[in-house]
Amino acid sequence: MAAERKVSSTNYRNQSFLVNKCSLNELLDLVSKRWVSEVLFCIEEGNNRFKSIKEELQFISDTVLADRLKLLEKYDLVNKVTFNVMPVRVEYSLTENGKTLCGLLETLCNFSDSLPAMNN
Amino acid sequence: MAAERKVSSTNYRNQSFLVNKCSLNELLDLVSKRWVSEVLFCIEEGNNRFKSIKEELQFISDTVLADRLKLLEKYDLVNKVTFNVMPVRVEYSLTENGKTLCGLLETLCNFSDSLPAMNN
DNA sequence: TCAATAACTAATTAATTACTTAGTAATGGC
DNA sequence: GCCATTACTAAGTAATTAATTAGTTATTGA
Repeated sequence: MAAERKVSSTNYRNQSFLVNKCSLNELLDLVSKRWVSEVLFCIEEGNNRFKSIKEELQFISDTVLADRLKLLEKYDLVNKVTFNVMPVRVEYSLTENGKTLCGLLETLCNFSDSLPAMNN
Repeated sequence: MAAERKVSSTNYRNQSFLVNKCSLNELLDLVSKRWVSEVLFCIEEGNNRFKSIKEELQFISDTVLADRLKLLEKYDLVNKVTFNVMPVRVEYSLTENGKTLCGLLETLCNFSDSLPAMNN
């Protein structure tokens, strides 16, 4: 299991300060975690199984993918449906919030594409 | 000085993979660094001096603020003008790109405010 | 001459995040 | 009975990011 955050650190205090100041900081913290935006786009494109997302994203590990899906579910951006068959079948899809976020991220993406200083 | 990134790590390889796949990942990496979005908003609101940004953001350290301003300048989001007086006078302002980004971040912020799972 | 000032940089340490390896459940097919 | 399968979890290590401490420049005011 992941180590607990150390709540007495200034690192933690600063992050809390920022999140309290503006929820954008919490959202940015989430979507900028490695692979998160790509997992979202992957599901948007119809990859609704753990395995197909994993194949699509080539280098992502089981551990990280599981963690990111759980986070996205927690924030109500992704829905998870488990079927009681063997081997287990689980399907992921975007919630309404997830779809909205994808749209916003696409706008951001167009902006970053237009920035000469990005990606060179 | 900051330690060099270890280019032989899978950590590095994965980040490169993501940045190559989509420049959004590079932008997210930048704006999600701690304090970056707040520094941007701070300048947008007219705090154009190192010191006034620092006071506004209460817990930010000199080191981090200097680093963030340098990054924002590098990506052409912030302009820096130095006056040759003593003590040194430096003024920061948003570039056109910086203003556009602020607008996009505000939209994202409204979204995160609307998400029940954020901030509680 | 000594402290204060603005806007930093360098080096070190602390904290966090990402990755690796190994292992789980329950069932079908060989 | 043994292996394969899907979708995971747990524990440990590597890598990265953030914070801390100390110091810099050049000048003014006390």
